[in-house]
Amino acid sequence: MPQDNADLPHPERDALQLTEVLFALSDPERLAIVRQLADGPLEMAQCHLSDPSMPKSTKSHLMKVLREAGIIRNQALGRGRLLTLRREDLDARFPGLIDSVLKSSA
Amino acid sequence: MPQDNADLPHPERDALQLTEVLFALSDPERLAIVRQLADGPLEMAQCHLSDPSMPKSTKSHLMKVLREAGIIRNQALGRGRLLTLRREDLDARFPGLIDSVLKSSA
DNA sequence: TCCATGGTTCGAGTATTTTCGAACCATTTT
DNA sequence: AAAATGGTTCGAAAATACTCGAACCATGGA
Repeated sequence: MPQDNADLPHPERDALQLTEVLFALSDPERLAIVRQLADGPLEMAQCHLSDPSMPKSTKSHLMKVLREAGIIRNQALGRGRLLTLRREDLDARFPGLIDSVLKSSA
Repeated sequence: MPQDNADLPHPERDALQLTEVLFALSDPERLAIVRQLADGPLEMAQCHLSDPSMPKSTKSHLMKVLREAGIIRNQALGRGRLLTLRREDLDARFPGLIDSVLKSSA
Protein backbone atom coordinates (compact mmCIF):
# COMPACT_ATOMS: atom_id res chain seq x y z
CA MET A 1 0.00 0.00 0.00
CA PRO A 2 2.38 2.71 -1.13
CA GLN A 3 1.79 6.43 -0.90
CA ASP A 4 -0.49 6.29 2.13
CA ASN A 5 -0.03 9.66 3.65
CA ALA A 6 3.43 11.10 4.20
CA ASP A 7 2.42 13.93 1.92
CA LEU A 8 3.28 17.34 3.23
CA PRO A 9 1.22 20.48 2.66
CA HIS A 10 2.46 22.94 0.07
CA PRO A 11 1.01 26.42 -0.48
CA GLU A 12 -0.60 27.15 -3.83
CA ARG A 13 1.21 29.46 -6.18
CA ASP A 14 -1.26 32.27 -5.59
CA ALA A 15 -0.85 31.98 -1.84
CA LEU A 16 2.88 32.67 -1.82
CA GLN A 17 3.77 35.68 0.30
CA LEU A 18 6.73 37.82 -0.65
CA THR A 19 7.71 38.55 2.94
CA GLU A 20 7.60 34.87 3.85
CA VAL A 21 9.79 34.03 0.89
CA LEU A 22 12.28 36.74 1.80
CA PHE A 23 12.35 35.57 5.38
CA ALA A 24 13.00 31.98 4.38
CA LEU A 25 15.83 33.08 2.12
CA SER A 26 17.35 35.32 4.78
CA ASP A 27 19.00 32.42 6.58
CA PRO A 28 22.44 31.47 5.19
CA GLU A 29 21.85 27.76 5.64
CA ARG A 30 18.50 27.86 3.88
CA LEU A 31 19.90 30.01 1.12
CA ALA A 32 22.66 27.46 0.61
CA ILE A 33 20.05 24.75 0.23
CA VAL A 34 18.19 26.77 -2.38
CA ARG A 35 21.40 27.24 -4.31
CA GLN A 36 21.98 23.51 -4.38
CA LEU A 37 18.51 23.02 -5.82
CA ALA A 38 19.02 25.63 -8.50
CA ASP A 39 20.54 23.06 -10.85
CA GLY A 40 17.71 20.60 -10.46
CA PRO A 41 15.94 18.39 -7.93
CA LEU A 42 17.99 16.65 -5.29
CA GLU A 43 17.37 13.84 -2.87
CA MET A 44 17.37 15.22 0.61
CA ALA A 45 20.08 12.80 1.70
CA GLN A 46 22.33 14.21 -1.04
CA CYS A 47 21.63 17.77 -0.01
CA HIS A 48 24.45 18.57 2.35
CA LEU A 49 24.66 21.36 4.87
CA SER A 50 27.61 23.47 5.93
CA ASP A 51 27.73 21.55 9.18
CA PRO A 52 27.53 17.84 8.42
CA SER A 53 26.96 17.03 12.08
CA MET A 54 23.70 18.93 12.22
CA PRO A 55 20.90 16.74 13.61
CA LYS A 56 18.34 15.53 11.12
CA SER A 57 15.51 17.18 13.00
CA THR A 58 17.16 20.54 12.46
CA LYS A 59 17.69 19.82 8.80
CA SER A 60 14.07 18.79 8.52
CA HIS A 61 13.00 22.04 10.10
CA LEU A 62 15.01 24.09 7.61
CA MET A 63 13.23 22.27 4.82
CA LYS A 64 9.90 22.90 6.46
CA VAL A 65 10.42 26.66 6.50
CA LEU A 66 11.39 26.61 2.82
CA ARG A 67 8.44 24.40 1.95
CA GLU A 68 5.89 26.43 3.88
CA ALA A 69 7.14 29.58 2.20
CA GLY A 70 6.53 27.84 -1.12
CA ILE A 71 10.17 27.87 -2.17
CA ILE A 72 10.68 24.14 -2.42
CA ARG A 73 8.58 21.08 -3.03
CA ASN A 74 9.23 18.12 -0.78
CA GLN A 75 7.82 14.82 -2.03
CA ALA A 76 8.31 11.23 -1.03
CA LEU A 77 10.64 9.23 -3.25
CA GLY A 78 11.54 5.69 -2.38
CA ARG A 79 12.48 5.70 1.25
CA GLY A 80 13.68 9.28 1.07
CA ARG A 81 12.54 12.69 -0.10
CA LEU A 82 12.98 14.57 -3.32
CA LEU A 83 13.48 18.30 -3.04
CA THR A 84 12.61 20.60 -5.92
CA LEU A 85 12.95 24.35 -6.27
CA ARG A 86 9.54 25.73 -7.26
CA ARG A 87 11.13 28.02 -9.77
CA GLU A 88 8.15 28.37 -12.08
CA ASP A 89 5.81 29.32 -9.28
CA LEU A 90 8.34 31.75 -7.86
CA ASP A 91 9.07 33.30 -11.24
CA ALA A 92 5.39 33.68 -11.97
CA ARG A 93 4.70 35.30 -8.65
CA PHE A 94 7.91 37.29 -8.10
CA PRO A 95 9.57 37.80 -11.50
CA GLY A 96 13.32 38.06 -11.33
CA LEU A 97 13.55 37.61 -7.60
CA ILE A 98 15.04 34.14 -7.43
CA ASP A 99 17.36 34.85 -10.33
CA SER A 100 18.79 37.91 -8.63
CA VAL A 101 19.11 36.16 -5.30
CA LEU A 102 20.89 33.22 -6.87
CA LYS A 103 23.19 35.47 -8.85
CA SER A 104 23.94 37.69 -5.88
CA SER A 105 24.83 34.75 -3.69
CA ALA A 106 27.04 33.06 -6.27
CA MET B 1 27.90 74.41 16.75
CA PRO B 2 25.81 72.41 14.28
CA GLN B 3 26.37 68.82 13.25
CA ASP B 4 28.07 67.73 16.47
CA ASN B 5 27.42 64.06 16.48
CA ALA B 6 23.95 62.65 15.76
CA ASP B 7 25.50 60.81 12.83
CA LEU B 8 24.54 57.17 12.63
CA PRO B 9 26.79 54.38 11.34
CA HIS B 10 26.11 53.05 7.87
CA PRO B 11 27.75 49.95 6.38
CA GLU B 12 29.95 50.42 3.31
CA ARG B 13 28.65 49.15 0.01
CA ASP B 14 31.07 46.24 -0.02
CA ALA B 15 30.01 45.19 3.45
CA LEU B 16 26.36 44.64 2.57
CA GLN B 17 25.23 41.09 3.26
CA LEU B 18 22.56 39.52 1.11
CA THR B 19 21.00 37.59 3.97
CA GLU B 20 20.83 40.71 6.14
CA VAL B 21 19.15 42.62 3.34
CA LEU B 22 16.64 39.84 2.78
CA PHE B 23 15.90 39.67 6.46
CA ALA B 24 15.32 43.41 6.72
CA LEU B 25 12.96 43.26 3.75
CA SER B 26 11.08 40.26 5.14
CA ASP B 27 9.03 42.37 7.53
CA PRO B 28 5.85 43.86 6.02
CA GLU B 29 6.23 47.13 7.85
CA ARG B 30 9.83 47.57 6.79
CA LEU B 31 9.02 46.59 3.23
CA ALA B 32 6.29 49.24 3.18
CA ILE B 33 8.84 51.82 4.27
CA VAL B 34 11.19 50.82 1.48
CA ARG B 35 8.39 51.17 -1.03
CA GLN B 36 7.70 54.70 0.13
CA LEU B 37 11.35 55.55 -0.39
CA ALA B 38 11.41 54.09 -3.88
CA ASP B 39 10.24 57.39 -5.38
CA GLY B 40 12.87 59.45 -3.64
CA PRO B 41 14.09 60.56 -0.20
CA LEU B 42 11.55 61.31 2.47
CA GLU B 43 11.63 63.05 5.81
CA MET B 44 11.06 60.50 8.51
CA ALA B 45 8.12 62.45 9.88
CA GLN B 46 6.44 62.19 6.48
CA CYS B 47 7.08 58.46 6.26
CA HIS B 48 3.90 56.97 7.64
CA LEU B 49 3.37 53.46 8.93
CA SER B 50 0.36 51.20 8.61
CA ASP B 51 -0.40 51.83 12.26
CA PRO B 52 -0.21 55.57 12.93
CA SER B 53 -0.32 55.00 16.66
CA MET B 54 2.94 53.07 16.68
CA PRO B 55 5.37 54.55 19.24
CA LYS B 56 8.27 56.49 17.83
CA SER B 57 10.79 54.19 19.48
CA THR B 58 9.39 51.29 17.48
CA LYS B 59 9.49 53.30 14.29
CA SER B 60 13.06 54.25 15.04
CA HIS B 61 13.94 50.61 15.53
CA LEU B 62 12.48 49.65 12.15
CA MET B 63 14.66 52.30 10.56
CA LYS B 64 17.66 51.00 12.45
CA VAL B 65 17.27 47.51 11.03
CA LEU B 66 16.97 48.89 7.51
CA ARG B 67 19.94 51.18 8.02
CA GLU B 68 22.17 48.51 9.51
CA ALA B 69 21.36 46.22 6.60
CA GLY B 70 22.47 49.01 4.29
CA ILE B 71 19.10 49.48 2.69
CA ILE B 72 18.48 53.06 3.72
CA ARG B 73 20.56 56.07 4.62
CA ASN B 74 19.43 58.06 7.64
CA GLN B 75 20.89 61.54 7.92
CA ALA B 76 20.11 64.54 10.04
CA LEU B 77 18.14 67.28 8.31
CA GLY B 78 16.98 70.29 10.23
CA ARG B 79 15.42 69.00 13.36
CA GLY B 80 14.42 65.77 11.71
CA ARG B 81 15.87 62.98 9.62
CA LEU B 82 16.06 62.39 5.90
CA LEU B 83 15.65 58.81 4.74
CA THR B 84 17.08 57.67 1.43
CA LEU B 85 16.94 54.32 -0.29
CA ARG B 86 20.52 53.28 -1.09
CA ARG B 87 19.46 52.09 -4.49
CA GLU B 88 22.81 52.49 -6.22
CA ASP B 89 24.64 50.53 -3.58
CA LEU B 90 22.00 47.83 -3.60
CA ASP B 91 21.93 47.61 -7.38
CA ALA B 92 25.69 47.40 -7.55
CA ARG B 93 25.84 44.68 -4.96
CA PHE B 94 22.66 42.73 -5.75
CA PRO B 95 21.64 43.52 -9.33
CA GLY B 96 17.93 43.34 -9.92
CA LEU B 97 17.04 42.42 -6.38
CA ILE B 98 15.42 45.64 -5.24
CA ASP B 99 13.67 46.09 -8.56
CA SER B 100 12.08 42.66 -8.35
CA VAL B 101 11.12 43.13 -4.72
CA LEU B 102 9.53 46.49 -5.43
CA LYS B 103 7.70 45.18 -8.45
CA SER B 104 6.52 42.06 -6.65
CA SER B 105 5.16 44.05 -3.74
CA ALA B 106 3.37 46.62 -5.87
C1' DT C 1 8.90 -10.42 9.08
C1' DC C 2 12.48 -7.90 11.02
C1' DC C 3 15.73 -4.50 10.57
C1' DA C 4 18.13 -0.54 8.58
C1' DT C 5 17.59 3.85 6.33
C1' DG C 6 15.67 8.49 5.83
C1' DG C 7 12.63 11.62 7.45
C1' DT C 8 8.79 14.03 10.17
C1' DT C 9 6.83 15.59 14.49
C1' DC C 10 6.68 16.96 19.17
C1' DG C 11 8.21 19.27 23.28
C1' DA C 12 11.33 21.87 25.96
C1' DG C 13 15.15 24.86 26.36
C1' DT C 14 17.68 28.61 24.24
C1' DA C 15 18.47 32.52 21.48
C1' DT C 16 16.99 36.21 18.79
C1' DT C 17 13.50 39.89 17.59
C1' DT C 18 10.05 42.92 18.57
C1' DT C 19 7.68 46.26 21.34
C1' DC C 20 7.33 50.21 24.06
C1' DG C 21 8.02 53.53 27.91
C1' DA C 22 11.38 56.48 29.89
C1' DA C 23 15.26 59.16 29.46
C1' DC C 24 18.04 61.72 26.68
C1' DC C 25 19.83 64.63 22.60
C1' DA C 26 19.79 68.14 18.79
C1' DT C 27 17.54 71.73 16.30
C1' DT C 28 14.27 75.27 15.63
C1' DT C 29 10.93 78.54 17.37
C1' DT C 30 9.35 81.83 20.68
C1' DA D 1 16.81 80.66 27.55
C1' DA D 2 12.99 78.00 27.54
C1' DA D 3 9.81 75.15 25.25
C1' DA D 4 8.32 72.45 21.34
C1' DT D 5 9.51 69.15 17.73
C1' DG D 6 11.63 64.87 16.00
C1' DG D 7 14.37 61.30 16.90
C1' DT D 8 17.80 57.97 19.21
C1' DT D 9 19.05 54.87 22.96
C1' DC D 10 18.39 51.92 26.77
C1' DG D 11 16.12 48.37 29.49
C1' DA D 12 12.92 44.92 30.25
C1' DA D 13 9.01 42.20 28.86
C1' DA D 14 6.64 39.63 25.25
C1' DA D 15 6.65 37.23 21.08
C1' DT D 16 9.15 34.41 17.51
C1' DA D 17 12.39 31.52 15.82
C1' DC D 18 16.00 28.02 16.33
C1' DT D 19 18.04 23.71 18.14
C1' DC D 20 18.00 19.10 19.24
C1' DG D 21 16.76 14.65 21.47
C1' DA D 22 13.18 11.30 21.62
C1' DA D 23 9.50 9.11 19.58
C1' DC D 24 7.32 7.90 15.63
C1' DC D 25 6.34 6.75 10.47
C1' DA D 26 7.26 4.84 5.78
C1' DT D 27 9.89 2.30 2.48
C1' DG D 28 13.21 -1.08 0.86
C1' DG D 29 16.16 -4.92 1.59
C1' DA D 30 17.68 -9.18 4.13
